[in-house]
Amino acid sequence: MARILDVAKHAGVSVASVSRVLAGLPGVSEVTRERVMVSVKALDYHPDLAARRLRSRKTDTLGLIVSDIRNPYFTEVSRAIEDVAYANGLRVLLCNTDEDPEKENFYLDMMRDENVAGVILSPTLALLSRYRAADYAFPVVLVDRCESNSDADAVVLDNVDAAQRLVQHLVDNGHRRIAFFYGAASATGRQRLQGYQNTLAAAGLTPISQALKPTTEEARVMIRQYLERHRQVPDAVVASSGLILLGLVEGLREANLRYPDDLALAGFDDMPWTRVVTPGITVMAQPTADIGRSAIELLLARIAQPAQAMRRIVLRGDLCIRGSSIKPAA
Amino acid sequence: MARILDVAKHAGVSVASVSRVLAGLPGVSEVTRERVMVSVKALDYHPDLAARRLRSRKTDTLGLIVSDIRNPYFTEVSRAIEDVAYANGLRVLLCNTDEDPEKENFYLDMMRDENVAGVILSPTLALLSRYRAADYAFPVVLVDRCESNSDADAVVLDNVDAAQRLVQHLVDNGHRRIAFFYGAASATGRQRLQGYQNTLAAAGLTPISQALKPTTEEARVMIRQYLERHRQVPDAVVASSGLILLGLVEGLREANLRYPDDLALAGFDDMPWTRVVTPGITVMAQPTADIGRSAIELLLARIAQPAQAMRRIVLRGDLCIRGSSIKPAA
DNA sequence: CTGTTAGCGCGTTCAC
DNA sequence: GTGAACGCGCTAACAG
Repeated sequence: MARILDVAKHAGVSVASVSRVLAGLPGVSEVTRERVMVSVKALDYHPDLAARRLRSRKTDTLGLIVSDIRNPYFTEVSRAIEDVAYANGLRVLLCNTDEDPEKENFYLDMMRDENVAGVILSPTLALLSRYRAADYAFPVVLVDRCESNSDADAVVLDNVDAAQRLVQHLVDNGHRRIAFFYGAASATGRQRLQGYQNTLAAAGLTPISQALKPTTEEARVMIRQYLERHRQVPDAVVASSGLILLGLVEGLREANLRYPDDLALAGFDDMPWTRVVTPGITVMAQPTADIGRSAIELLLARIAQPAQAMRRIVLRGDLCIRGSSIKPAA
Repeated sequence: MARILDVAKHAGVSVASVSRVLAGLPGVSEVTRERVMVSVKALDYHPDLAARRLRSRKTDTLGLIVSDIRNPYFTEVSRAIEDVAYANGLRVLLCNTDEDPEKENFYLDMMRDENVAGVILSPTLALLSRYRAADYAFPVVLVDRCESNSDADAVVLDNVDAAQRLVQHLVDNGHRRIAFFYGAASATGRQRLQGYQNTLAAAGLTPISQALKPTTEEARVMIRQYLERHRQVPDAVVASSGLILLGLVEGLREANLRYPDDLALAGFDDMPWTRVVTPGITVMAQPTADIGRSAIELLLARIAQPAQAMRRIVLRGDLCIRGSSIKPAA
């Protein structure tokens, strides 16, 4: 591999001049700039990033720490982040925590060791409860999860509002006994529970909520258990996430219950399959591309302006009404 | 930040001893090892990776270049790769190419600049046709796509066999006019087309194949166009990928055609929704976790043994028969 | 078993 | 406008 010294010799200038040209700094005559560029091409010179990073103490690398990249929500958010990173010549380090605080901690340590420019993180509940931006050597933008009072840069859905509108839609369609299956391990699940409770209280209805591990399999099992233990089937069931929603659909199917005939169904996240099942499923869609793009833009802004005040970007969900929530005329 | 010299001073030893202890090298007395460890804790010392990489000329970083992380296939493969990387203390750099050779080239260049230990790549067709492992400064393992004659480390499905078994299943169930919608932009799509053609030829049937851009939207549009242009609806339609399959389902639904009553349906990739629609959709499932795990293990083996012969790991698909492919009794 | 020291390749003063 | 020289923090070769 050609080094900067090789280029300098080839061009008949000093390494300092080469460095200046490469960095686009002023104070170099047009002639030498030209000669350097020619030599760079000729030798197929590529700066050594390790050396450059050691010297400059910067990395052009971002960390992306999500709980599970298989969750379509994070998949789409990641995609948007990667797009913007590409456009800015940044690298993205991908990490999965599995909602495991230990793994999360490991990766956060790794980010410090890597000396990343910044991190986009969907924190576990354990971390979020004691999260302080000042604890990290790098800027952090929280995604998907954030306490409403926390001092952090974050991009989140307006979860309370979104849940309220989704549940209100069910109330408006005449459903009274509305059950809520939510992921208890995240701030998001709890905020959506709050919205659900608000709406039910306002309507004078009794809440029926079921906390669970936010996985498809868990939701499938829990809905079946619920149906076995209670003689009266609810009018409607709402899932606090797309993964849980999928589990509910599987469980209801196994229990030979049909929607919307036997009970109505609704949930979060506009996953592709919610459109192709018959009838389609009513969901609160999250603007995942916007969330991802906003997150990395917020991070880049923070990197450029380390001192500016913390910002929370709250996005509005989009209610997609389909057949699953409309009570049959009968 | 504490440097290695600080630790050395604190422990009353030389930097060399500290370096040896940190690297776990032999030739250090138990006493000094102990003292060093204590000082490392006391100073909260973390080695500077940039310096270490500059000196050692290694990075402990892998590149993962896929065409689109939103495709559940790549999502699951990525997840498996990330898991193994975590277990081995490796970092993963994530990149999306969008099937764009220019982006692919950009990222491959980036990998060289990053001096990664190795790369896992799902190549564009443009690259695959001229791919030579020797062209890269780092080991590469191809995933999902590989010509059968190419000199490369690779992990792929046995596409020809998988397509044959899937199509044979349709033939066995009495379908005669079987259409095949496939992604023409990838080697994978073409290999599956080959399997489809083999089976139809063996059964004495006439192939009806439709090449398309391998996206859901494109598939939705193409199936509708096809149905408008041809008076006779096929007995069955097969998709060469999960994304295309989803588009077909959407298109058929818009055209008010029902499966399996009006025509049978089958495809690749066991996506979650293929189980929850009614009836379920018959698919050739790919062992995505195995594919990802095999890919990174193959890469690590190659890194450890740069000279060993190229290996292609060919995995077998798993035929999941569901209601969509069974001709109704009527 | 331990310490001294020479670079790894680059960016950046500071003289000229 | 240009170049010589130092040092970022670490590893490894060598001397003891």
